[in-house]
Formats: sequence, structure tokens, C-alpha cells
Amino acid sequence: MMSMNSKQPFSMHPILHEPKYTPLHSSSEAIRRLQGNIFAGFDETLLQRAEALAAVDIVAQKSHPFKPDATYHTMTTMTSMTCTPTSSSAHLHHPSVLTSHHHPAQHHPSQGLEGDLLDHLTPGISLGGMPGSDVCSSASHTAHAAHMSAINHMQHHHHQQSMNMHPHGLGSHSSLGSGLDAEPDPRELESFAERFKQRRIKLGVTQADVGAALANLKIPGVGCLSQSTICRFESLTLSHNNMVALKPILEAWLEEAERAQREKMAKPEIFSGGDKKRKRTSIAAPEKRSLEAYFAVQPRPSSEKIAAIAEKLDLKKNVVRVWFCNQRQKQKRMKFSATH
DNA sequence: ATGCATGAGAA
DNA sequence: TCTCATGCATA
Repeated sequence: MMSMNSKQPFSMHPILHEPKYTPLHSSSEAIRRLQGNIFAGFDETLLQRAEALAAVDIVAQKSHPFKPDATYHTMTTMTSMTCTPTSSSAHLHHPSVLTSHHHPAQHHPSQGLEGDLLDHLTPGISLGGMPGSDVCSSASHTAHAAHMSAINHMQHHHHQQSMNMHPHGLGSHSSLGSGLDAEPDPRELESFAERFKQRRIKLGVTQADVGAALANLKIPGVGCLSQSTICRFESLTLSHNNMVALKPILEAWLEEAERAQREKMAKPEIFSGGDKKRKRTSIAAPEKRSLEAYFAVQPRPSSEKIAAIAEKLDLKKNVVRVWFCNQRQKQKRMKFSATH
């Protein structure tokens, strides 16, 4: 409820780089690896089991008469990219992001299983036989044809600023010798996020407003952010690093906004005064359950496996691949993750 | 508030 | 190809 978006920032990626990296919840990664390793030898069994579970779920909840259709396409819209509502401002476009390095050495653990695992996938096996529910079928993937590219909004030049700028007071610094970060403290982040939200609301500003207003701060490398990102920041559903990187920026905005308000209050009474839309695939519940089951046993399926799963679920391979990517990301986010 | 998607950069 | 930060579209 709430959140009225009225404006959509055009936005570009701010380049928040972040030199520091917190040991990240080693737990999730460890878990991942563990799963991979542990299950390595039992793939088949587990998969079957996952399947079975998924199937059970399907049966148990087949309540809907039909499945809503998978993708909707909406296209054509004019691009109304208004970025800064309050004041015009074009921001720069920065390619870089906050990449923290630390590659978790991706181990593709044992993926050598397959063979026929996918053979049992039967997501749609509806035992109870419900005529009208053909759960997994209607995959109406509309062909996407050519997509992307050409998306170059205005701007451009400069690129750089890459990952290591600490000149400003944005992150880190003070890394003398030990080069370790400042406050990877989750508690601090959590409380800040909460205070931020409260103060923001007190100011009567929406998440979208905040995102758009960031561009007005003119912080080098920082353009506007979307309502989504602000929302995620407040709800701590961003990666730890992302939270750490965004905190100083939002903090700066908050102070500036409160300062401006005080100023206004102090005074007597002045004032007076497209194109194509992206389509969002909707994965039906049954398919989603199957995906989750697979994810439980193998969070990082090989390309082949992904293809097989996609086929079984009647989804596009890319959709399945992206789903796994997003699922992994989700798992790494803060909130209740193992870190707390 | 969240699901699915894009893109840059790193492996 | 994966990860990560982020966004559009939508519930």
C-alpha cells in the first residue's frame, strides 16, 4: 500500500564503488557449496524428491481454474523519462557500479550429474486430475525478438571513475594500512534504514521522490535511483555491500532535505508557488515450485540442466536462467539472512 | 513491495 | 556465464 509513483526517474547507474568488502555472509556461500557437494552424489534421488514435492504441491493447491498466462506484453509507450521533477538535471551515466571484488570462487560443484535427472520432472502431473488446470502449459512466450541495445540514453562520455575513488568522503577512506572498511556493521545499517524511513516519511517524501532527488545532490557519480532501490534499502533487501554504499548517499540526502525544510519553516511564507515497454514474464506457481525444488538441490545448474528444466517446465531457457540468477541474489540479501 | 530483466564487469 | 546493482512493470 502506498507508494505512489508518479515519476520515473530515468536514471543511470551511480557508481558507487566500494573498496571494502565485508566478509559477506560466508554462510550463504558456504551453504551453497555445501549443498552442491553434499548433494553431488545424490542428485538423482534428491531431484526426484524435489520433483515429487513439487508435484505434491501442485496437486494440493491446484485451485485455480486456469493459469493466467505467462507474459504480457505491453509495448509502446512513450518514453517519458522525466528524471528530476524538482529541477531539471541530467545526470551522467556511469557504467560502473559498486563491484566489490571478492569473487567467491565459483565452484561449480559437482554438476556432473544429470543424465536423466530431468526426466522425472513432471511438474504438471496432476494426479487429482483436474481438467481445467493445465498448469504448466500456456507458456506464451512472446518472442522477444531483438531487444536491448539502442538503449543509450543520452550521455555518455566518461566512463571511468571506476572502482577506486575514494577521494570524497563516500566510503571507506581511512584505510590506512589495513585497508579494511569502515562500518560493515549490520546493526548500524539496520537502524539507519529504519531511521531513514521514518524521517523520510516525516518529510512527506515518497521513495520515488527520494530516488529522483538524489540527482540534485550533485554527488559525483551519483545520479538518481528508482523507487525500487529506495524501497529495498529501507527494507534491507539489498546486499550488504550495496547497503553500505548507498547509506552515505541517502544520509546526505536526508540531511539536505531536513535542512531545506527547516529553512522553509523558518521563513514566513514564501513559496507560491517511448517506446517499447519491457515485458515481465510471469512464472506460474506450479512452475515456480518446481524451480524452487531444483534450486534447493542445485542452485547453480549447468547450462544443459537449465535447458532441460526449461523444457520440462515449458519456459524459455533464458527465463529459467534468469530465475536462478535472481534466486541466488535473493539468497544473498540481507534481511534475515544468516548474518542476523 | 516484489518479480523478472538488463548490462557492466569479472572470471 | 556468473555476479551485482538496479530498474521497469505489476500486484
